[in-house]
Amino acid sequence: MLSLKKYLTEGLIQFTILLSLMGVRVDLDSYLPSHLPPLHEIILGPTSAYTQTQFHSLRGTSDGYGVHPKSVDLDQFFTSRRLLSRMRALDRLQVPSTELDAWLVHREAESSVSSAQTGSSRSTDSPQNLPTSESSLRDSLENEQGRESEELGASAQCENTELGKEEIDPIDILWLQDIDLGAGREDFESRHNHKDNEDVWESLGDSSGSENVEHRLLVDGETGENVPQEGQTAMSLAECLSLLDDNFQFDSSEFPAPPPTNILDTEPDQTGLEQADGLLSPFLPNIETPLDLEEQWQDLMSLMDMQPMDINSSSEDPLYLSMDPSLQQNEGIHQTAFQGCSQNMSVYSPTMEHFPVPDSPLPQLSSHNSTDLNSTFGFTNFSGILFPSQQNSTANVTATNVLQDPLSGILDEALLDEISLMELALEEGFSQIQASQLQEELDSDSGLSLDSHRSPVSPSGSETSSSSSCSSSSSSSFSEEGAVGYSSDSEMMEPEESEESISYQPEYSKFCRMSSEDPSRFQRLLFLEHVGHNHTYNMVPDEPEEEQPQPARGSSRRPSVFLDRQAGRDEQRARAMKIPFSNEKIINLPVEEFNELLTKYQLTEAQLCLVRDIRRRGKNKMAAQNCRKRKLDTILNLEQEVKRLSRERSSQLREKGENLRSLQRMKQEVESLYQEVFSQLRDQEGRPYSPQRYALHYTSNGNIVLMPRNAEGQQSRRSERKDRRK
DNA sequence: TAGTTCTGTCATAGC
DNA sequence: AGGCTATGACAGAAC
Repeated sequence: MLSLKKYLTEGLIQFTILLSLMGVRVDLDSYLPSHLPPLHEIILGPTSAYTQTQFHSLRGTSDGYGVHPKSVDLDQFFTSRRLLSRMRALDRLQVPSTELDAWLVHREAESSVSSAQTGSSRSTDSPQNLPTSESSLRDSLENEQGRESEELGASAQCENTELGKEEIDPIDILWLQDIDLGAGREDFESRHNHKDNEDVWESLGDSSGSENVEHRLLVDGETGENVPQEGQTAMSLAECLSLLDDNFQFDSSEFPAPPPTNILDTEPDQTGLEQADGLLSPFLPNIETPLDLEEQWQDLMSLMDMQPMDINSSSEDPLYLSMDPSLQQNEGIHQTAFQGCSQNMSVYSPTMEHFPVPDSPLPQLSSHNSTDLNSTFGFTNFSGILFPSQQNSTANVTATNVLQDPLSGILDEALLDEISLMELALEEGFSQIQASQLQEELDSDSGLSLDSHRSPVSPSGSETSSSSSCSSSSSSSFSEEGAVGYSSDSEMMEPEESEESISYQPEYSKFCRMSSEDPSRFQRLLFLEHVGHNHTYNMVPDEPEEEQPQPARGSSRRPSVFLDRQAGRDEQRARAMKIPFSNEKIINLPVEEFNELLTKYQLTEAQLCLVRDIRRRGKNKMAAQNCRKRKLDTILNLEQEVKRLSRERSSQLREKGENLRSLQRMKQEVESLYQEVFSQLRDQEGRPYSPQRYALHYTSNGNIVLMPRNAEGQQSRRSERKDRRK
């Protein structure tokens, strides 16, 4: 067996990998003698994990969704995600094309599953285009255990269009991040379940950590012919060889590493998916009707909400499709689109230094006298754009230093405002925390305003409704409507009262445990705060409460011990005093009915006192519980309000930054205009005015006058005096 | 064993 | 004025 294994691993497997890179799957088991076990069992043993599974079956395990925060698997998960992101980034850096590749990622799970992989819009990477870091990725890929399959499956949305690829890939990343956060999982699933019937490939893998775990397959970009097809048989090696010769020129040096102890087959009929996932090759005749595949593709395109590109729908040869030069020609378009996309994505990038000056071919020149601000805010020197010819003028260099004086007169107010704003910004740490705030805002803005998610049932409202229902309910119905929050020991009850009490205990239990009993449940409520609070403190549950598993404390204390303890004292007292009715009635009956009840029985003074005490304590107990819950809600509301205000503050800070930029831009424009006007002024002899001696000034009537600087100083002093007199 | 949390109870104010 | 609710404060039990 070992010799056979060695033989296979050094020969057939390597070749199989090559085939798999082309999208050809070979069932090596069919070439083994019938008496031998399946190939994967030969190599990996009967417990190999090469069982195909559906993506959603991995949910909660391999994708980290269900990984416990303290689980050691989490490190692996994040590492895998990081490596996967690198891998995908590397992939995107490749020359894009319109073809579909399938990433075959081995999944080695305890449940003996192997992942399937979906097609994705990737460059038609020949093996030499594989990232050089592939070897570094292999380990992570092997450890991904199919997680990559699911993640990579996200990118399958953007098949066959580069625009879609470049747009959707980040979206997928965000989706995956959302999933990391435990949100939107169903959305993610549904998002990808639309293509359950496509691009599912049996994975190749090597549990021994060897190479070539990552494979790329040429997949029909139009019809997605790598859809698993039922009943499809393995391709013969000879056919594969012929196809290899016909279509590809493989450089064996591009696969220098020895083939891993790899295996490509899965055990048939282990899962339902396997049954539907037969061997498939894009080279094989399409078993499904082209119409079906085209429908699938169109469905996919409609799901992607993209305009189908130039697709040769009549092509049945995926290889032909993948090499369709018409599709290749789209690369330029896609690259252009990608550039536009990338520009759009940097709308508020801190590195954005270009104001929307359209198509300005002028070089960016250093700004004069505002470089500090520019460096602070990353502003563009618009004067350089507006007056590039003057930037390098020596005269202007000297002039600008002087010309700031008149400008300061013009811009004093604005400058002061700006400085004050800058100071404010610095005091508030604006420049430092802006990014984090914006990030937070971006994160939080994805949802709705938490402030608006208050429960429609206010605490006071619930209280009112509760009390009104209490007071208005009849004695026969109080236990159903308003008598929430109290139960009593039923040991001494009369049969009907015992039933009443027993039926009431779950309500009491729910009431008492509604939000404050179990911290973990409460945390979940916090997490789902935006969904809505449960303010129905006194509301009877609509349906009988099932026996919910209580965490440690609740399970140990409730219902028996806790209820005994809670209901014990007054119940015992009532029992001792032979009170002939239940404590629920004592507590929850309206006053009139309660008094009527008292008149029915001849009670002693001590009994009457005890009954009134029980009623008082019982009501107070409920009131205390409501009060505490209300207090808790108040705290939660305040917390949400704080968050909302924080977001609002971030938004205002951002707006302030934008205003600062606008102000700076206008200031620079004014500077440039000033220079232009001043430089064009000539005296009577046709000579330019010296900026050291003259300056432009605005007058009160809106005119601009040229004034000598000494006169300017005198005028400014005069104005100062006037201001003082005022 | 000390600290924390939860719950019941009391006192009191207000409606 | 009595009843009810809300709430701060306290104590006991459980963890």
